[in-house]
Amino acid sequence: MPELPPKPSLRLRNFLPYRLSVLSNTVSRKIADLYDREFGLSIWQWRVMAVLGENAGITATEIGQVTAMDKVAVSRAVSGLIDSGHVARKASEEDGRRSILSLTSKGKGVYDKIVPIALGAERDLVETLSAAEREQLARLMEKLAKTAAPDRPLW
Amino acid sequence: MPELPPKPSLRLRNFLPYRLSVLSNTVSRKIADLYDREFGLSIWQWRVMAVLGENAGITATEIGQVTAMDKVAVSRAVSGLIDSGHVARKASEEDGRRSILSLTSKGKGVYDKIVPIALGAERDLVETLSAAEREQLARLMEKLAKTAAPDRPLW
DNA sequence: CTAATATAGTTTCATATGTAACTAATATTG
DNA sequence: CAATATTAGTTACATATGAAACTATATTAG
Repeated sequence: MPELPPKPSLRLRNFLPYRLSVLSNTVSRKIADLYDREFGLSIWQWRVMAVLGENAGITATEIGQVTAMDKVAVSRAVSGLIDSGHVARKASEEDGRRSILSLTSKGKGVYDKIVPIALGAERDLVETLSAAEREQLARLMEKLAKTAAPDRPLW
Repeated sequence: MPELPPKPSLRLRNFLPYRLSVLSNTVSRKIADLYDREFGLSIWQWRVMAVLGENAGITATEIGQVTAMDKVAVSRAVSGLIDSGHVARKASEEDGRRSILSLTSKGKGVYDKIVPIALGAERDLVETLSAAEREQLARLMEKLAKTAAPDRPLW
């Protein structure tokens, strides 16, 4: 007796976009709490600082490209960071529209404290994965990223 | 000459929480556009419908448990779905606080149309992965989920 | 050189979201 | 059974976010 073709079913818990979203939100929430509790920084502010910590003297637009944030989000994060004294802005000599951004010494201090914390949180998250599994995970996410955004690279 | 211990560095593009977040947002955005464009549904509304499509006569609280949504999000999604005629609500006999929710025939019609679209979008996303890679991905995400939320299961 | 166009970044406005407070019903305790 | 505590769900408020409009500067075209 031939089997009927199974009716296409969608079990949310097996649906990759759903699982990605829930997992990502859970992880992000935890990390955001960490940044916020310890240093009063939002995720967006932290992303900006992370980029400035490695590339001093960059502009807001460049930060947006590296962090996958749109210009409004960058603008808001930067203005908050300037208010809180973590970031300094100076006008560009060549182009009056741009601002050159960098960490203040307070910002550098926070950056140096937060990096190990962030890396520690990441380590906690992947600690049950072997080295091979971590590479595999990176490879698979890379493939998904290419498929999801074929034109521009996600990171 | 012994090497110095490398200064702990955080390259955003290699930082798992960041990559998860960007990938998930990219995927979610695409799918949300799909639901919205075709049927005027938000992601949250779609999640509620997806659950009701498989479990008729469930309550809002139960929906929240299955969809990883908090009760406010469920309440808002449901009220929108009732306004748009996709979902019906009737009072519970045993417990006056609860409502029993189910898809209307309009809701079922949309559900039947959207399921293949959603599954198609998922297929497009994973089409470059082999069957083994898909299983591996599920396994790795499972592990991450367990680590990120040891107490309550994410899905 | 002037007019039109494009770019960097900010501000505005409308909507989404999260937290806490609230309402109504049920369950528990003394 | 009265008083208290819990639970289901909604509402209100404050904040976050995204899209579009806006400002100021720079670039390009005629």
